[in-house]
Amino acid sequence: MSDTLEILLPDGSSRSLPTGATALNLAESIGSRLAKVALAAIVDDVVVDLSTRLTNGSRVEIVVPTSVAGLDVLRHSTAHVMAQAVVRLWPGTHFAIGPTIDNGFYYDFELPDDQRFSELDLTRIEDEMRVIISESQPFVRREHSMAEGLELFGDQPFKLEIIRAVQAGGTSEDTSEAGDGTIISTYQNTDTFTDLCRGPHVPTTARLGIFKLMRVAGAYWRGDEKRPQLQRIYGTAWGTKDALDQHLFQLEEAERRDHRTLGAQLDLFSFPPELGPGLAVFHPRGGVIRRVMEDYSRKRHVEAGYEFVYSPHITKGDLFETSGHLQWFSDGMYPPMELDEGQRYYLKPMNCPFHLLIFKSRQRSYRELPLRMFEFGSVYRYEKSGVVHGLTRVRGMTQDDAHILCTRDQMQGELTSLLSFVLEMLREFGLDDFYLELSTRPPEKAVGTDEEWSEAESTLEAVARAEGLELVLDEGGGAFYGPKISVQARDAIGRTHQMSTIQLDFQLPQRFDATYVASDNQRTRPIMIHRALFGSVERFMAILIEHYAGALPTWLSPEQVVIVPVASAHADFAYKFSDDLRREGVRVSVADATEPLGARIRNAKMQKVPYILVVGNDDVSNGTVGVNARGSNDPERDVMTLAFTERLLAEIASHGRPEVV
RNA sequence: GCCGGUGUAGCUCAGGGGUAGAGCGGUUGUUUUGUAAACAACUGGCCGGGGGUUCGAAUCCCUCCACCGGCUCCA
Repeated sequence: MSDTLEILLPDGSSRSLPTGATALNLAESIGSRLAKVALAAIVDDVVVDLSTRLTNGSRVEIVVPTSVAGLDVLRHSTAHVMAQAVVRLWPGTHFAIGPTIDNGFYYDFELPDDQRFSELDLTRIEDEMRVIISESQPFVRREHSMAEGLELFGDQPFKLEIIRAVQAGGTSEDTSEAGDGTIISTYQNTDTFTDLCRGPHVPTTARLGIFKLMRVAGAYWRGDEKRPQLQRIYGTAWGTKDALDQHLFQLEEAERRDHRTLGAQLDLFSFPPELGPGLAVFHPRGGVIRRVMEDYSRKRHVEAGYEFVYSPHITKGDLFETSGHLQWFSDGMYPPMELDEGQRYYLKPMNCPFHLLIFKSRQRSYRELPLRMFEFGSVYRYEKSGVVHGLTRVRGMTQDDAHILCTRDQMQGELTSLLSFVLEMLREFGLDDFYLELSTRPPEKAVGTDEEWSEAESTLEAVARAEGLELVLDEGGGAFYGPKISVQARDAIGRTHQMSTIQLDFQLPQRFDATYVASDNQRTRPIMIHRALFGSVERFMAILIEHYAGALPTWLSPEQVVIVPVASAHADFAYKFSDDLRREGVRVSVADATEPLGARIRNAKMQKVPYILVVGNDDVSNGTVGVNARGSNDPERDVMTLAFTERLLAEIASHGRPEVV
């Protein structure tokens, strides 16, 4: 055996090290500063501890805190430090799992004697973590047999369960906690604290410290609501102080955009306690936004060949027996009211069965297909009490729901044009950063044959691929009657929202025995496509409000122009121009001179009105306005009224926003 | 539904066993203003609901409700 190793570095160079050298030795040989910040190493594409001995010819990259791999390692190690801190503060704690998540980590605990964490405990735990970090504890990796592992964690029931699960084959979640199935690995920090973990970890706790514990929450063991509920602590951790601050700033930014806050500030909607959770009323200003959204949607759907249908909010239960909804989702439906000698009536949670009945109301010919039925259908779902959330998760909502019945031959073409229709509409609302998700057959909860499912799935996949957007697989995420494509949109601050869904359904037409007469004179089963573009109108509005931070594009703004006369003497001119604008369909008001100019401008700015027009002596004499556009601190003077009107109408027509000069 | 937190005026919040407060808002009057807060007076509350402890409860205890953050769920 030679006494040197050749190691390939990411920049293409190579470096010789003595046999037996570790990744840390490599980092040291490259530079002492690198060695000081090094967290782990990537050896032939696998992230490993710095203590790993290198082998000749390996490609090695030293992992630093600012890289994706580095963040993952330091978050994971920080989670272990948190576990140790909790165990120190609450001896006898059972600790469960502590993975990394986007932007941070969590760890699940069961405190002794049914104790609970409070928010105040977070500071105590943080302080204890900082002590552990200042102790520069090493992370010492060891490997054990299964039997040793069971022995080592004899007093940790959750760890024992994980080890036994790994022994039995295990899920990827288990193996990431423990090891690969024949051996398990542990990391020891001190004589009294060892955790089961696959690793890798930072070499010493001294590498950590840029973190913050965020919140405490309940979480079911293994995500199963029938199993014990543990106490979960969430934290965030970063490679630099700046990155942490940036992340905290992002959270504040998200809070600033919260549609619930903006909805109250801008007087758009509210949730009167008298109505019950998850039931919203739209105020006049919110009503404008909603009406404009719906009107635009109607116009586009008419152009795209949809026909408009209507259905009642309540129906006998038979309908949902036939559709299968009662079987799968009765928990999520409002309980029935019994009428007419035991007849059970339900509020509708879905529109599709109604549309099928419309299809079935008479014999259908292939010449009528594809038949596209659209409805703004209000549905009611009894969401569990803990899940309602602003307009995004409500108990009463309106779907922009459509069902397309078509032949098997038409299916692919129909889906293709549908997908581009959907994306084009979303772009008109200012969302333009998309990816697609394909949700496939749910394992336990599906009707239909394997052939039907695989045909549906492969058709959807082909359509999604043809669109050329990024496609992500969501295994088992489909509905019980068919797979779906969902359009995911990234908003202005990088969050993703599930927007439109397109579902392919061979089942409901069968369950309802829907048929059409084909060109060969045979009764034939149609294919059904379910699709919602906004999803729910309420939720879509919420997403738009957050995307634009309340400053909606001019065409959607509840109030588009406020005219502010400098003094009462200019009121006539202001009202005259507001009449002109209103005749052009502009939503405009005049702020009379009862308050100082600055106050009236401030009020309009706080309402995020796109244009504030100030009119004074010069304007009255010259037929001009002073234009204060939203987002600008530098108003334009002496703009001719006609020029402003043209510019405004063009902006509204193009779905634009005020151009800040 | 489960875990934790929070409920005081329309809004944002202070007060923590002894007569319920501020700012903003609203109303009225005065002010007539060139680009983000004029001045004054007035108005505002079963301190989330119910029960209990106490001579006395916004304050302490129990319970219900609502909201907030998560978990589970999401046709």
